[in-house]
Amino acid sequence: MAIPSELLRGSIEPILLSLLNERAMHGYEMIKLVNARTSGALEWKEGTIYPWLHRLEADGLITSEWQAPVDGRRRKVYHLTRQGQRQLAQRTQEWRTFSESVNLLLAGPASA
Amino acid sequence: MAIPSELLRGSIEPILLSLLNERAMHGYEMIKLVNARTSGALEWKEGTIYPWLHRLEADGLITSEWQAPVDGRRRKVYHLTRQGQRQLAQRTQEWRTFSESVNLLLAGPASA
DNA sequence: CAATGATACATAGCCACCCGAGGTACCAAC
DNA sequence: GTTGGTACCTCGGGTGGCTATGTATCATTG
Repeated sequence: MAIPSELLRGSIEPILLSLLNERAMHGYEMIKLVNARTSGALEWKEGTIYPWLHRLEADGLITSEWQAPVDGRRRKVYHLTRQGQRQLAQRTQEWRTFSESVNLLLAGPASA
Repeated sequence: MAIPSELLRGSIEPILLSLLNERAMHGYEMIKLVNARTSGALEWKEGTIYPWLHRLEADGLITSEWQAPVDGRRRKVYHLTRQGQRQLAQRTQEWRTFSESVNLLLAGPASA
C-alpha cells in the first residue's frame, strides 16, 4: 500500500534524528534502511531526504563528515548532536501526542 | 503542546470522514469537536477545513445541505456518501500502516 | 564492451496545501 | 457600541515533497 505523501510530512525529521541516535549513518543508507524496516510502506525519496539533511545540519542538529571513499564510493556520514538529541525527544513527544489524537478521533465518540 | 502543522497533513481527510461517519455535522462543529476531543492538541483552522470540505464534496465523498437558520445562524450540514465510506476505510488503513511504520522506526532496531 | 542498474551525492522547478488575514452576517453580553 | 462567539467563505504567501536531471563509480549482463 502506498502512503499518501501528505502523511509523510512531519514524520521525516524525527525519523532521521532517531536513526542517527542509533548510530552514525550516511544519507543513502537511511533511505534504504527506512524502506527495508517498513517493508516499503515508507518509501523515502532522495529528493526529499537530502535537502532535509542539509536543513538539519544548518540548524545544528546533526553534523557531517566525508568518509574516505570505499570502493570508489564517497559517503557523507552524519552524526547527531546534543541539540539534535533534545530535538529528537521533543519531536518524538509531538508525534506521540499527534498520533494518539488521530487514533482517538478515528475511533469515534466511544473513546472520547 | 502545539503540534507542528506539517504533521497534520494527510490526517485531515480521514478525520473529517470519520466524524461524518458518526453523524451529519456542519463545518464549524467539526472544528470545535476536534479541538475539544483532543484537548487542543489538534487545533483545526477554518482556513484549512472549509476548503477541504469543498474538495471532498467535489469528489463526491460527502454531500451538503443548508439547514434552516437557527437563531439567525445558517449552517451547512455535511453527510458521508457511500463512496465516502469506502474512502474512509482506505484512509484509515493507510493511517494505521503509516503510524505503525513511524512507531517502529522511532522505537529503534530492537523492534526491526 | 556497451548497456543496465545499483550505489551515492546534489539541486532546480513544479505543484499541493496549510494558515494568516480579511471579509460577511447575526446574536449576546457588558 | 464594542467585544466575542457562531458560522460561513476566499485570497495570498510560504513551506516542502517529488519528479527530473545531473555527476561519478562500480558490478552485472548480453
